[in-house]
Amino acid sequence: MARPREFDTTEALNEAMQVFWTKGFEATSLNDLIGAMKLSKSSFYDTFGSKHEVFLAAIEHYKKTVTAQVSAVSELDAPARKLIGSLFERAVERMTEEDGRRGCFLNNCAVEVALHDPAAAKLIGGGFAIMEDTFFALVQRGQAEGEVGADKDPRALARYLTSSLNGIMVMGKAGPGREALSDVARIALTALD
Amino acid sequence: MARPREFDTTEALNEAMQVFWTKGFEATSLNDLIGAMKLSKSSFYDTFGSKHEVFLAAIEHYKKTVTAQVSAVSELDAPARKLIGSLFERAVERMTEEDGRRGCFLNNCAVEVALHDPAAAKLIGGGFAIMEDTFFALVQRGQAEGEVGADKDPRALARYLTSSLNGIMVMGKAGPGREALSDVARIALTALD
DNA sequence: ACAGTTTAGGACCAATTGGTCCAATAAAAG
DNA sequence: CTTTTATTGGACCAATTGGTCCTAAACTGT
Repeated sequence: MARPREFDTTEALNEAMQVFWTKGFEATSLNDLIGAMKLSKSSFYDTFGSKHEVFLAAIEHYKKTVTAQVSAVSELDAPARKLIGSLFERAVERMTEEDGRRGCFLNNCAVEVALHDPAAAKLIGGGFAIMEDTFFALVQRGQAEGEVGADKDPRALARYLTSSLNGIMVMGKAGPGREALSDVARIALTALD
Repeated sequence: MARPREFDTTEALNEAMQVFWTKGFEATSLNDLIGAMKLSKSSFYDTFGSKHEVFLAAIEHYKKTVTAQVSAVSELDAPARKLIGSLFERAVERMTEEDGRRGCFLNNCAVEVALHDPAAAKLIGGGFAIMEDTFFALVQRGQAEGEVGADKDPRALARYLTSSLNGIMVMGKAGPGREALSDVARIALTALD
């Protein structure tokens, strides 16, 4: 029965991430995981050690994924301010799609486990830092381009944008209309003026 | 061994809420609950029916609690804008205290269960609506008092404030410095100008 | 003193939890 | 063709899960 497939560790990790993302850490069982990752229980423990280790690895994986996506966006040849706006727009849109209400994985993890899982908390903090740095770079570019108030503290603005984005995704969980979330995003962006 | 104590249902509910608040729904076990609520398993099921029902009741209880607290604040004899500011300040402060990092119970519930638990989602949505309405009233008062831009849409502002407060509490979970959260709060409030 | 009502304790339940271990098997390497 | 190396399914584990149920005991009203 053993058919040694060349199997992709990071693909399995991606699958694990998806499950954790939609169900949360506690609600995800071993069977959920090995089902999604398409490996046997034995291989699971051989390769990854424990549920918790996979969880941490999934967080890391998410960070890589999002970092790649976001840095792709932030290097687009468009005014930084517009890029920031489109990041918010996309968040609003995803939170109003039926299957997008999972929100942000980091976000979910922060809320569910950060308080009791120091190792995870550290990774999550790092993830937020990446978001913050991305916004920081965009804000500075925006200031250079004259579309973001030059008098503002870019670090503080970056923190603010990170927090605002998180806020939208949390609110979105309760399923308000797209209109409500759009209101929030629109006002949030006025802080850049 | 049974010593029929006149026991306070809402007090027990409060205790249950505390546990759910700090551990989350999934991570809270029956034993955790009956321990905190100080009643036996049999009484637990007699009185409350199931873990899930207690959970829903705990959310309701939280709404009542917070509604009371917040409406107390919002009826203080101070400029509305100042009251809004103090609500944010308090959130920042609590998220930087060691034992306050539980954040907002509604918030936590929204993230952990809203996607899979429609009954809870409804209650949570109602909770957010209460927050929104509170801010709505304060914003209108602020506009009447001339400290909040009269040109702004008060409903949109109320939504925005709700979302921002949530954002702060989620970010706070990862344990950034008080400074970072203060930055966020300060900038968030400039939307009122 | 007695009956009725609450409450508690704890036995019991099937299902599931995360986790270990091993024999079987299929591919790769020689 | 044989040995080595991966990988597997599944038996097995103790502990815990949410939940039911019955008996005993303590209080309350009469």
